[in-house]
Amino acid sequence: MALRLHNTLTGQVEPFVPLDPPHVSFYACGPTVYNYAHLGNFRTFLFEDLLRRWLDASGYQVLQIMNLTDVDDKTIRGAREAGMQLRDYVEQYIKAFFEDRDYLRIRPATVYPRATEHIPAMIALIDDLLAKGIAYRGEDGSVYFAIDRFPAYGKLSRLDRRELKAGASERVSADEYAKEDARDFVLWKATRPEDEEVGAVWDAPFGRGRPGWHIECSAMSLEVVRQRLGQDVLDIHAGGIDLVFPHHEDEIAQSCAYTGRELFARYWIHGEFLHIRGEKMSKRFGNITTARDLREDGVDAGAVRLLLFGVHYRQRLDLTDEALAGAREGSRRLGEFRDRLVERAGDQAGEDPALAEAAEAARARFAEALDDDLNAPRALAQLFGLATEGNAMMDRGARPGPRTLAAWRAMDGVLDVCPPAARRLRVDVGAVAGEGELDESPPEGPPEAAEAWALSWAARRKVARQGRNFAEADRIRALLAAAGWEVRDARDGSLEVRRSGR
RNA sequence: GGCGCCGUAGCCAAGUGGUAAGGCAGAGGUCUGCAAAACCUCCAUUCGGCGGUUCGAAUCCGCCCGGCGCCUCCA
Repeated sequence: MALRLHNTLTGQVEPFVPLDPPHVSFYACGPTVYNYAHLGNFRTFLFEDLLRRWLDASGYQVLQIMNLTDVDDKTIRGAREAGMQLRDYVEQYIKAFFEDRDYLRIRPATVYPRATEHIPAMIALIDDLLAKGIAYRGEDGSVYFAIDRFPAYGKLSRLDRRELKAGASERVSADEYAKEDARDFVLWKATRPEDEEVGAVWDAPFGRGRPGWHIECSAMSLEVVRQRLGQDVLDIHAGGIDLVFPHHEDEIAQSCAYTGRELFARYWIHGEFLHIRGEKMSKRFGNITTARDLREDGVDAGAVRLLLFGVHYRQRLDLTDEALAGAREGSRRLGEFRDRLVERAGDQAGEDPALAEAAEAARARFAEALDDDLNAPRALAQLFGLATEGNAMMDRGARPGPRTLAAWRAMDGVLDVCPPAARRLRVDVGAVAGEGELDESPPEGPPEAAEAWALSWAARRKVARQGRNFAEADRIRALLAAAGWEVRDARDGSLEVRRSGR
């Protein structure tokens, strides 16, 4: 059993073998911090999180690099419009990105290099390409990469020649008069007044300017893997499917021309897009949902993860309210099962062997699914399968123990699709309600006060039920529900109030 | 104009030659004062349509219909 991944470079699912096990270098194209990232962006970051967690779980030592594009056309335009310096402008979105990442429980990358902090590496790379004659200075003072001096160009995207859309060709050639060939791409952009305005300028031997987008990733990734692993080839390079061309194609051209290696990254992994109601989610279409939108709607990240992992990463996913509602319910059920396992778990001696075996069997199938090109939907089915099976066993009195819990955690530790544990309070069979006045709405202040309040009402409800005063019992259940506490009567006469963690 | 992807139950979705995983919703049942939670049972003889290849196809081939993406910034 070993990990197999789909490699865009070969178009095939192939065994994953890192260059220098157990080390794995894993570069993921990060956000351009000119705005809040939307759920489509996060679909990619979540699939990368899955890959990262599964590599970790498989015993690899992962150096995960995620860059922050903090200088490019969009960030400069945004800063200008906001009347801010580039540095200050991007800072707010970097902060927001990390908040969203934490909300979605995306494991932090090892390093987050910022483009503006690696300008010298970019300059050195461009200098080298100029010296090799692969790059040239255009009439406008910018530096371009000459595609026809790099024969392997187009290998990743399998575009032998770019067929320009009829009608678009005129515009393109008019815009790009400075280049020798319309397909050449920019490495270094000569300074314009608006760049000076926001502080997006650097001096280089080949002129004052700023880096092109593609060079940023090449320079940063190479610099980090060199420093940390002493290598100049990446094991994995991941990103959204849209980056295959031209971004990744251009990265390969620059990097390989620079290092002299045949490969820049050995495995290119690309995630499909998120659509919303049938269309691609894009800021341009105005149909975006951000992570913070969901958070404000009270959607737990577990449900979001469940929703996104319910579709294979190389398959398009259409987001609908109905799909989200389904994911929330599924996440709740898994969380319920997880809570039940944890609460009932005893020691090794008391553990039901059949339950433990079921859990371990599920875990084995889970691993098989993820090893098969990260088939998360199939992996997810194991969680649900175990929930059904395990609940049935526990209904019959089986007790979980360390083996069951370990298997469960191994699975949910990778997918992380459950809501947080519910806060639950138990009112025992013998408990008697306190007398006196009790407000019908929960008290302000510390959680302990709210809990004491809920417990008091729960105790009164218990007394009411024992006295077969069901109208009163139902009234109390309703007022607890209004305050976010759910009442559950157990068979033994005890009762439980729980505050949903969702 | 060129390249490519997808179409599986009400909804989401796995499955790429051996006879349809899983989830959500729904129906019935067990439990409950009633609920909730949980469990049990049911819920696609069929995989957009039509042909073809094959002992056998959701899976391969052809045509058609429908949806979407890329070729320009894009996760």
